[in-house]
Amino acid sequence: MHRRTPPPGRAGRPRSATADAAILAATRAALVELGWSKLTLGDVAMRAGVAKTTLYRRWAGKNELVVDAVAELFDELRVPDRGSLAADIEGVVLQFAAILARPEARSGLMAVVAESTRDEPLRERIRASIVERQKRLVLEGRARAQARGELPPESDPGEAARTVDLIFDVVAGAVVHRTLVSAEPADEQWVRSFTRVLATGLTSLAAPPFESRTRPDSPSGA
Amino acid sequence: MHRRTPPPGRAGRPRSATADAAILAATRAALVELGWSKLTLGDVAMRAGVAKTTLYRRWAGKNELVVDAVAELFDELRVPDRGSLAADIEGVVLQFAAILARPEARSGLMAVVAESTRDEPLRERIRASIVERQKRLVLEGRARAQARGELPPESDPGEAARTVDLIFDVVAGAVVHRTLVSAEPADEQWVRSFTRVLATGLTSLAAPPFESRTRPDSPSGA
DNA sequence: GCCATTACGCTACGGGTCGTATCGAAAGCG
DNA sequence: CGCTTTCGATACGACCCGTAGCGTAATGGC
Repeated sequence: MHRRTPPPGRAGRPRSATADAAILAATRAALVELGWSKLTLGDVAMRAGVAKTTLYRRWAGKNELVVDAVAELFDELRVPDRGSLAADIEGVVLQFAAILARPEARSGLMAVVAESTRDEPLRERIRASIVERQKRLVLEGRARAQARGELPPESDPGEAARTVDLIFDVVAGAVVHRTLVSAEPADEQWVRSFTRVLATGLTSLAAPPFESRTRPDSPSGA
Repeated sequence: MHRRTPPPGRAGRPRSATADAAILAATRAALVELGWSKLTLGDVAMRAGVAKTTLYRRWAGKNELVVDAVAELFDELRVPDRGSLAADIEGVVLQFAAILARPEARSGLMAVVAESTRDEPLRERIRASIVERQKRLVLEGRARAQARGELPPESDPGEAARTVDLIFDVVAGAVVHRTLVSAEPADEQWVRSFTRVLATGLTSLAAPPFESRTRPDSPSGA
């Protein structure tokens, strides 16, 4: 979880797990009060009641610290079984939107993503601790929809993986853009409209073999 | 365009327009070489060949400067008339993806968006100089689709505005998430898959009273 | 229980950036 | 030609960074 991990089996005084939690909580509090740019590690250390040097022993810098602090916000994400693909998507999107409505997530998430464009290890860190967890939800929802018969079972595994990636980018991207760029809440009305478009597009494309979609008078299909 | 605008009608030495272009170009160059976090205004001034004080006379700070520098990248966006809604969306998305593939856009755009979560004037600045320009493309593409008969003419203007906002968040959000978070190129294959899902979802939802194009066995009336 | 080992709190430090103030020179406008 | 405003240059205090050094606290091995 941390960037600077001590060799685990060794002897000596162990690292305080209490300090870890205090530091991450203090980081989120500082994100709320100060935002990303004005957040300083010295301030975080003071809030957490630890020395600044302790912070540098565990994290390489501001980026890594904030990634860990924000990642914990996404722990609560679950896929509620609401009986249909559309309803399931609605549930997940609403949870995702609720997290992004919190100021500590808004301030921190996009900032570290921006930093990650020039820092490959940081990007991998974000992928492993935040993105991958979200993508698992898409896989779970897809499996349920297949079990219900709303989506066909995966034929080509490569094609299936690409589809999951596509859905993930569409869902997460739309919610993020709505809340952070358009700066309007992803409330129930919006989520319902969005879900309807996405679910319709997915099922309409996946259900027919491909050709019968555009031309009702196609000779080859029947 | 600038944050600190001099009273335009007054006398005295006018501001150098050459310096403006040089500063914005230098900002983009610094974004490519250094990224957002390591970009310093002193460095930009040196690259542009102007004094640091000149920079502060025109822009309030790093945020506003980078917004203007990045906004110019989106000037080239156009809606190519390719004959169908799906093809038009594909064209716009490909252009958008091409811009986001440039490092100066990747580094700068998300950073200022992150900053804007705690800076309302900055958010308004981004909206006016970047987002609004993009949204006009959606309106243009929508009008063409209506003229072709692919989309019904707008019935409720409020509902139409909400739909445009939704489409915009989905398109821009998906491309941004694909290129910056998933860090994979929005190439032609991806854009085609994405466009197919979106266009299908839109037409299938908007068109039911039009033609029965989705389900050949659909009972046409009720 | 003693000792090696590691983490911790604290302080101090050089280095860098920030944003501003100041001043003399330059460039338009009437 | 005077008035006005910008420009370049320099200097400045303030802040934060990231690390080093040191004495102390907490473990595990023996």
